[in-house]
Amino acid sequence: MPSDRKIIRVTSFDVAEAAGVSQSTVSRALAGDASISEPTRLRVTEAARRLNYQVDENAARLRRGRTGTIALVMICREGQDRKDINPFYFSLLGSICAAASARGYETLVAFQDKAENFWGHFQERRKADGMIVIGTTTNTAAWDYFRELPQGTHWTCWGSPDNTMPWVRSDNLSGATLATRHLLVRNYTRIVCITSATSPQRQFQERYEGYAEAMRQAGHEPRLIQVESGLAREEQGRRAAIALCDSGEPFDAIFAVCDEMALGALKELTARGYSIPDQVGIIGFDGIRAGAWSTPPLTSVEPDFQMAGSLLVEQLLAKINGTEGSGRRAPVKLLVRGSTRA
Amino acid sequence: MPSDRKIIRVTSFDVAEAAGVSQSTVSRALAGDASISEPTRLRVTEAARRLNYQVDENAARLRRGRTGTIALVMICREGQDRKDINPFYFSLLGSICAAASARGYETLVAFQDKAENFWGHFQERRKADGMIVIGTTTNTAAWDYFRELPQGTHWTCWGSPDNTMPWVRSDNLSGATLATRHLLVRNYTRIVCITSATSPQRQFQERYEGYAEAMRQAGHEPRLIQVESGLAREEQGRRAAIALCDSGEPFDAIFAVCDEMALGALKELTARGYSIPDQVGIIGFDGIRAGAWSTPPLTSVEPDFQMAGSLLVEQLLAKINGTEGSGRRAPVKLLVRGSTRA
DNA sequence: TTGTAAGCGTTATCAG
DNA sequence: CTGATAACGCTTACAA
Repeated sequence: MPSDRKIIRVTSFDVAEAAGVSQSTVSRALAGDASISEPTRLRVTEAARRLNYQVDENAARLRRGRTGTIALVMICREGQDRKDINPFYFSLLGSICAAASARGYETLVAFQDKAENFWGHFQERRKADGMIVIGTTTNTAAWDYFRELPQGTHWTCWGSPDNTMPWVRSDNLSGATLATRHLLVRNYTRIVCITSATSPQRQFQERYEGYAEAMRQAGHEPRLIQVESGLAREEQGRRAAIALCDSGEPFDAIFAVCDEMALGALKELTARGYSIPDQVGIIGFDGIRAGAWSTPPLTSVEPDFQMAGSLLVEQLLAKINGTEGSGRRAPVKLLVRGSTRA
Repeated sequence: MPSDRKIIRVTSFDVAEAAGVSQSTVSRALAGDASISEPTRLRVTEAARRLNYQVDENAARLRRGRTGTIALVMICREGQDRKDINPFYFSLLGSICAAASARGYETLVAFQDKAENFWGHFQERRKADGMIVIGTTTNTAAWDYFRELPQGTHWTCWGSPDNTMPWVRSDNLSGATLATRHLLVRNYTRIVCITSATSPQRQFQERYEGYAEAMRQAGHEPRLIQVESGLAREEQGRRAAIALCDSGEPFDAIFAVCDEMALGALKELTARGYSIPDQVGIIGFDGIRAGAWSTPPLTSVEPDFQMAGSLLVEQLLAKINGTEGSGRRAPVKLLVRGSTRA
């Protein structure tokens, strides 16, 4: 049953009249200005409550010049169905909204996938005070677009194809080291890394480097299978597994630089009769929820999503306020499930 | 390399000066007003382009009284990690943003999980022209909150615990019928439905009814396993499977009213050595992407997400404009994967 | 077809 | 501590 209150426009002038004060006093009282005496504030808040007054944000923003809003741009593959977006980015979206909200900001969300959609002028239009860009790095046209935004644009992004733009990332080095050592300790020694070395994804490179370093330290030669570009991540993983089997070279574990590749590989190997985790161990990266549903469930390296969201928002707000950002690396932890030996 | 353009505030007044016309002519020319002559329009647009002019949305909105924004509220379980939100809702979120964008609207996204967060006064604050509410029906406090919003609030929601609020839903009856007949045709006869009959989820009830009706039509008695409340969906599914096995009564197929329950049941049955789909067939509802990763991958009933998003946005805009909404049921289709016999 | 001028509902400055 | 009053940058009658 909807309440019997109705929506009627009430201005600060109405409240002023009701409380017997001036309109500017209402504004100050409601904004928590320290110069207002307690009795007046009480009268004002009471009147505001009674009249069901709410500030008109547009008027407030017009006057203030700030919006209290951040824009969140999700870059998709061109023409991609929204349900096929890597769930990792949805988790990130959720954490960003939460982090923004905790700091008193709203989040304007825009999905962009092709040139007609690319748009980053939220500040000029006074729709937002800054912008966070997340989503697939495979849409290079999109990243090229955002790279070229005018100076003074407050923004940051997750991942980032290169170091010319502001970024926040997972602690990929620690994560890859963690993953590789996890395998080594469990007596997997012929560990192959499935990655996209040609992709403009800096994070993947970092993960490979972490793996390679950990391998060398343990006296093993790193080995790499490159995925084909232009395909969905899971298909890339599946084909990499095929290539690996076809190569004839022995292997007993796979470190895939993202969960979707890992799941694709897992599926292929299972289909070929490999027993996971006994015969082959598999570990992914990103800790997506879907990893819990595979057989066996996927062991992975999971970033602290809440921290990731916070770091992005913190860094953006720092840019907006001209201060120093806090950190750029989201901590990671091992998420041990069933695709590696106990 | 960021462009050498900088962000500097340019007003319509500046453009007017540059184009040698009045400020109101600029506004009209840029808004596409028919009364402006082609030569003037050209001069104006050219000047605007050169000066990199962008309308201040706050000023425009203040004047117009409309925002061109819709609010999207995602209801979560209290304290729930954002990454544990049912991926179904994220897909829906994506489609809603797309549908809104296609109609010239922006989307303001808010995640709400507990009383301190509940907030639906986007219209009064002039932050949005209306609101779409999606997310878990298990958070009854949240739905109670939204049910009580003042009259004149433009809003609609997905699912909806009851019929007192405006809603858009899947075509649950067709979906359940489709699912049940799919099983029957494949010679599964002892089909059990796993559902939450006590939950305030109307959609689940409709799905059960569709199943029961299809069973009766085929001369079979419908059979129902109720899940325990208060748990995550997958755990509910798992426990329902346990209860089913413990009951001792024979069964050869399961129709779960949502994919996450289906996946939980699938996991449990596999662990107990049942062979899926030969011995037991399983079918879910919602077509979540994670269903592709289970072994075997989950057969499901998938709603047309794009349509779902469009219907929600259409209906909301209809309310805003005081016209009639188009439809309330998102069409569904069978998504045949591997958890039912070929 | 274009210009003039009146708001939209705030916040912030400046007196008192 | 509070009240006038001037912006904020646009859209839209109303006039010309």
